[in-house]
Parts: sequence; structure tokens; C-alpha cells
Amino acid sequence: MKLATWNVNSLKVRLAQVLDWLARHQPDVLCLQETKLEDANFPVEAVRAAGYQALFSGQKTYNGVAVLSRIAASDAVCAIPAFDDPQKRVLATTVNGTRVVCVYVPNGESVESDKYQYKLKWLAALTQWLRNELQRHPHLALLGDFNIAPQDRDVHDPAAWAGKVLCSQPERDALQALFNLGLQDSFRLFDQPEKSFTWWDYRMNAFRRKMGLRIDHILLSAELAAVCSSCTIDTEPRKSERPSDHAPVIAELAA
DNA sequence: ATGGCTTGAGTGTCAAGA
Repeated sequence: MKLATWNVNSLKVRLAQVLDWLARHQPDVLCLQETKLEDANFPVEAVRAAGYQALFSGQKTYNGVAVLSRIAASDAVCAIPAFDDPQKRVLATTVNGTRVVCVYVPNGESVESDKYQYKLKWLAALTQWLRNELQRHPHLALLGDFNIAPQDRDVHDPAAWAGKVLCSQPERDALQALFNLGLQDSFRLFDQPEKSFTWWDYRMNAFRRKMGLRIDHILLSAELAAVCSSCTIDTEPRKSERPSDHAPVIAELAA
């Protein structure tokens, strides 16, 4: 099974790129973030014509997540239970016996911001929820834009980013709390090239200059990590015209 | 140098992203 995640920064703008990417890579599941679409405007037919069914939870202008899958998905949940949040950032569903949890973790803006406190509370609620989900679903994958670089090697300039949002210790501690549930960073199960990133600022020619961060992740439960054969970042779409600022991440699981 | 792009809203120019 091939699982993927991609923050598309507007599915309206990126639809043709997403359809092209689906045709090339044929993942079993593609999780999308920042669709920025109300549900009534989701391109259900175009996705269906590409051979995928879509689950989506969106809102106007901001946020919005979707799970595209080749086979039917069941038991969809589009909010963290017991966490009151108008922002559409979560979509969980079961595909072929695997619980797929698609997340768009809040950005946080800066460590001084109220949005940073929201980010930490959001992550704490996610962790509490997934503790239960993992008991019910030993085969669980958590995919999405985490807006956290796990380690300094995931940052192009660790000194410049030290203590800043996306790299601060409380954020890394929150990610560690997810690891402590038994989830593993599939990317680090394998040898990887240096300067492997998933996001590059649109400004300053950051992509060309390899000035990025690895903030999009595929976390796997122990059962799934044991059968994971690869995790890669596809930088090709970032080279195209009008790219998303994020690259897709792909994990392959045996059977 | 707190900017630099890009998107969505909406028709001015700002919020938000990371």
C-alpha cells in the first residue's frame, strides 16, 4: 500500500497538478492539506474521473483537509473529539484495514503568538485522541503537515531557526509525545539524503537555494513501521510552474 | 532591512502562511 501526503496550498489552483501526480504515482491514499475549499466546491467529479474517491472537510479561504483513496474509505471522523475547533484540520478514515489520520497542524505564527498556544493545545488534544485510536486501530498512519521540524538536521539553517516557531522545544516535545504513543517517523526508518526538506519559502529563491524545512511527515504505528519499505519526498512538483510551497511525501508499505 | 512570494477575499489592500 502506498500512502502519501501533500499540502497543496489551494486545491483550486493545484487541481491539475494533483491529478497529474495521482496518474504518475498512483498512491492508494493521498492526504491533502490547505485545500481552502468549502465542501460544496470540492472537485469530486474530477477526482472520481482520476479513479479516486474523496472524503473532505473544508472551509472558505483557510485550512481544509481531504483524503483521496482508490478503494472505499469508511468510518470518517472530521474533528478531534472533545476539542471544540471551528478550523477544519483533521480527517480520519479507515482504508483497507488501516486507520488513516490526515492532519493540518496549526502553523503557530511565532512563539509569542496566541496561535502558538493554540498549536500546542491542538497537538495535546490530537495526542490524547490518538492514544485511544491506536488502541482501537493497531494499523494506524498519521500523515500531514505537522508544521514542526523534528530535529536540527531537518532545518537548512538550525542556528537561524533555533527556538523559532516550527523548531521550538515545546513543539518538538509535542511531536515527541506522538512518538511516545508508538508512532514512528517513517522518513527516518531509512538512510536519507542530507538537506531533505518538504517546505521552502516562496521568497528569496529558497527552493533553488535548498533553504527548506522538513515539516510534512508520515508517522506509522509499530505494526505499519515494521512493513514500511520506503519513505521519500518528491521534489518534482516544487519545480513546476505555480508550485505549492510544500512537496509530497510518500511511504510504501508491504501488502 | 521583520521584507522578500502566494493565495483568497474582493476591487483596497489586507490576513495568513511558515
